[in-house]
Amino acid sequence: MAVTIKDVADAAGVSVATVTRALSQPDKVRPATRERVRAVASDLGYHPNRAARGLITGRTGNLGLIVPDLANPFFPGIVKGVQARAHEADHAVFLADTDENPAAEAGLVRRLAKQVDGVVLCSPRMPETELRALAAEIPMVLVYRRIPGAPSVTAGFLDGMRQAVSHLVALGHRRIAYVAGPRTSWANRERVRSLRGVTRSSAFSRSSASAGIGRPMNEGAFPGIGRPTNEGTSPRIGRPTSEGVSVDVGVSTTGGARDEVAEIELIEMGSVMPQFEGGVAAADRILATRATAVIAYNDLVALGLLHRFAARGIAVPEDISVLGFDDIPLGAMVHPALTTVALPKGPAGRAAVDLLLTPQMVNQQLPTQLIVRASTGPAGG
Amino acid sequence: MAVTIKDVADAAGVSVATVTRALSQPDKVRPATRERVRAVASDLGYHPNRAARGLITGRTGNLGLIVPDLANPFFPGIVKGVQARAHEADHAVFLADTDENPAAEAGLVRRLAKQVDGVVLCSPRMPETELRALAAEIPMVLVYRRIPGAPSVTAGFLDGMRQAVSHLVALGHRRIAYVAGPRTSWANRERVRSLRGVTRSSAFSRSSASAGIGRPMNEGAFPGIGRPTNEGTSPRIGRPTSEGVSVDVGVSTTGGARDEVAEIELIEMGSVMPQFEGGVAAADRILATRATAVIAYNDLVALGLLHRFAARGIAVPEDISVLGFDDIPLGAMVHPALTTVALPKGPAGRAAVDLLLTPQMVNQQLPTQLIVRASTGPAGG
DNA sequence: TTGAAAGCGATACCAC
DNA sequence: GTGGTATCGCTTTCAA
Repeated sequence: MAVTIKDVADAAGVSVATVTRALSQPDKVRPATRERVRAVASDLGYHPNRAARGLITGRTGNLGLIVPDLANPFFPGIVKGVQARAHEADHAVFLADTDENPAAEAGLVRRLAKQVDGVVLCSPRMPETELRALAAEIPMVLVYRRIPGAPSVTAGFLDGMRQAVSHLVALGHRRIAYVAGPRTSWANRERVRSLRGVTRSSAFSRSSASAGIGRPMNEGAFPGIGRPTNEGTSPRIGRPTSEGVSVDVGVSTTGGARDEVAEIELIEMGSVMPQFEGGVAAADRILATRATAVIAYNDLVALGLLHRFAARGIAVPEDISVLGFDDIPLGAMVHPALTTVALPKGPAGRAAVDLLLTPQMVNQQLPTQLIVRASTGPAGG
Repeated sequence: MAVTIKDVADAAGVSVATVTRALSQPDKVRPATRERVRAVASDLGYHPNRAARGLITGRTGNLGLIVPDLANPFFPGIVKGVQARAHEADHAVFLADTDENPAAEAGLVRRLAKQVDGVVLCSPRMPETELRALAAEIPMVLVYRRIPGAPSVTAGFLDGMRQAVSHLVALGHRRIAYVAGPRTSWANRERVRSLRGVTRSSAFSRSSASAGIGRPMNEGAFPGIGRPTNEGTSPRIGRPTSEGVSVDVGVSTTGGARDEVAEIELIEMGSVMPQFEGGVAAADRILATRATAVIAYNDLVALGLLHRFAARGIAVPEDISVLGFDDIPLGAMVHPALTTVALPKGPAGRAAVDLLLTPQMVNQQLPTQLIVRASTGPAGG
């Protein structure tokens, strides 16, 4: 059997109370006894049972972390950040991978609830009402999602999108396609909103193309995609205003020409799964739009595009530029290397833990940074 | 405060003992009371506190999982397998990423010890003596490592290596380079041993080249690498025996010609870090050996090779064939797609959990499978 | 400065 | 069948 506090007490010839104090309130014990107890403790290899401690203190020293899919290279970065910060604060981490199944998440959180001091939740798809109910039951920090009533850590999507579009515009691109992620995903909604905001495009100037994984023939598979929603500007019928389709390249942090104003045509492709296969599936349709550049929902989708383009003999960036989101390690390993908007992963994880350890109702927004690599180049080769 | 068993007991008008029984030994309670208690429990949203339960039962319902680096795409697969099986068995999983720091592992295990029923340990580098000490303290299953005294789950490296070499030989390759992983890694030692066994090459017939990340000029950086060890056959000075350097292609499961016997020259490169950068660093030295095919310690290293070859204008597989180990998802996404020896990841994780839940001192060996993709082709273009 | 004892939430044993 | 209670390992009053 494992060594308990009583074993230490007996061996040191003191009471259990003294052992506790010697270990956690050193100044409330005579130096001599303290050292003796500590010696005996480390001698016996005593480690307090945190579960038993938690029972009485109410704090477990554990955190929960829920992610949708560890196989998506975006998440290990977050997990590592959470772990690193948690260990610094002497906390252990329960990890649960929900396999992209939002329905399982609430159950997992509740199962963990009694064993943790709080939960870091990466849940792009759980319905907001459910999320709110959960946040009321247990201390919780959201990562890459924001809802009223819960602290969260996100990134400056709007700024990131601005950097991305400015970069492409500076390279001469005017027809830009966007491959959307899951409609229900918060991150996708934010990206679409940012993109529309940045391009200031009206409903009229925006083309749309529908699509769906596994059923490319069904035009109605994703109703609502490509149609204006109440999130963006209201639709305008008629000619686009000059304001509606212009973007000031000078906003860019990439050093593009200042004060140039360009007309941009944003082509919104349908939703795909946020995975490699999603990109592969969307590639051919993008070519059909004759866009000169494409922004993908995330790097995995972008890699799928690159893969299919390579298979079809389409040169990147000569024939078409490709830009992703996330900055997963993989993006730097492929040829051509992927230009991407880097989202903080480790820092986001660390920040989330901090918010859990020092509860405060804030929505922390981390910076994004465009990383220019070989997959984007001048329009028209 | 959270709802406890006493709350349920009071609300149902029974004792806490009855509540426990109604929930965990249904047949020892009168159906009427059982249903009433259960109704009240779910009404109040009661979930037993597993920490308190563990205190008395001695079983926590939790598992520990320790991996060296989640950012290596090999490990998420294992983690997912462990999680899936653990959740099926109603267990939660503590995850710890040691950041490739073997020294931290023992501490992490001990910190978790009291809160888990056992630990799944992926530790290719921890010294065996330390590992053994740990295994004596807490139920533990090793993944992709084998030591006496602890149950483990590994894969048929020898068979995998045989498939790999047979494949290359069938394609006409006779000069094959191997890029080693960390010298202290169990998996690397096994791969080297398998490779030597398969090629049955003597010390004389084996060339060697030394190397090290960041100090390619230092010939002595990795003493021991490329030299025969007591793991392989003892060195022979003089002409290689025919037995020493031949391999029967017919052994292959890839359908190579039967009964052909070929002479193989194995060129052992030095150790590199088991990462993309390791492969990038080794690429140029491999070209200098004029090997027509190269087997990399793992897929990440292989991807580094591909990357550097592409940058130098070396065509794969026309100029050189590249073969990896692991089958990480990434390998299928690049151009050319990577031929690799697939190691089971999810199944290994599941098997490890099974071994923990049903303790048995076995060393389970899972099958490997060569996956042929575009990065290997006929020798000489 | 130290020890005795209550109590955290749940289970298991022993009466009834 | 059901209830009372000792117990798991630890922390925290409360006395001494």
